[in-house]
Amino acid sequence: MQKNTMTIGEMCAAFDVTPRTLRFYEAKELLFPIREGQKRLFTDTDRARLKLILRGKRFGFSLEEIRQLLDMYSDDPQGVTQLKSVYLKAKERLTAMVQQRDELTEAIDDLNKRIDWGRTELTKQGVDPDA
Amino acid sequence: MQKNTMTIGEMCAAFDVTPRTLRFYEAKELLFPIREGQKRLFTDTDRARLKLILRGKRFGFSLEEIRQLLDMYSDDPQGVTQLKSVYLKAKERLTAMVQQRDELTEAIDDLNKRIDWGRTELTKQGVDPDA
DNA sequence: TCTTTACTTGACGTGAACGTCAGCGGTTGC
DNA sequence: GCAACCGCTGACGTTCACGTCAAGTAAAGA
Repeated sequence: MQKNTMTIGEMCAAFDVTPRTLRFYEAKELLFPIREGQKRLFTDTDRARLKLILRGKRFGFSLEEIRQLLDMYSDDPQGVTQLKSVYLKAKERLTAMVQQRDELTEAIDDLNKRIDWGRTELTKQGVDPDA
Repeated sequence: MQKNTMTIGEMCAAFDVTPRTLRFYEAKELLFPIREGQKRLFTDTDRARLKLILRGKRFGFSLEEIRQLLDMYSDDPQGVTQLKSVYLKAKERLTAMVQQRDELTEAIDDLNKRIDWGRTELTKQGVDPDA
């Protein structure tokens, strides 16, 4: 269960990113591909992390914030003290994310109202909203 | 009902942003403060827009995306054709936002699992997770 | 009147997140 | 044997979203 690695090209195809991006993430210590000679080989751990990275980006997190989040997902936190601090940070993050979701829900409701308004307005003007 | 304006300084205090930011948003046509001589006066419309701008930023939208979103919230869309295109774009945005919320929910669930794991792990090691 | 305070317009600087390009090294197919 | 790829390492360029600094204006207070 050590074998399932991918080249940088395969990674790019799979996740729709550029090589530059993956090398950049490695430089920022978000990914840790192993080396076969010079070449990078990305493990399934890297793939799991990349998935989380891309997800985090869609939520507006910076790469540095994402890096800290990834630490929470890593197993074997060095010692109990480390684990506890990660645990506490995770709880903070969680409440932030829940709040963000609530705000998003609010924004969705707002936009829905605007859409309803637009639809009735269009119908009033004798236009079919969904052509 | 034309009077409720604020200076740039008051705006900064109210929304916790810098003057530079507000001028930048004006340059990018996100805000349209009126002028009294040289000075900017921000209307309640500007305040409503700024609120949406800051909210959009928290969701990871670019200023350009936010500008388009703001157009949807503006009344008096120039003509029916304009209104309809705005209406359609709004519907697209809406589905995107709903999907984003779903992803966020998924991420929240994930993180929750990690937190549970951390708590049991800590308790196992004889540490009180919530000190 | 002088100073302080708030605001203005440029113009340049900055950090994040990459893009792009030059130059080099393996290996794979013909 | 060599061209076509794939990948590598710098190093510099670019866009976004502002920060920072200089120089000027306009009103308000001592």
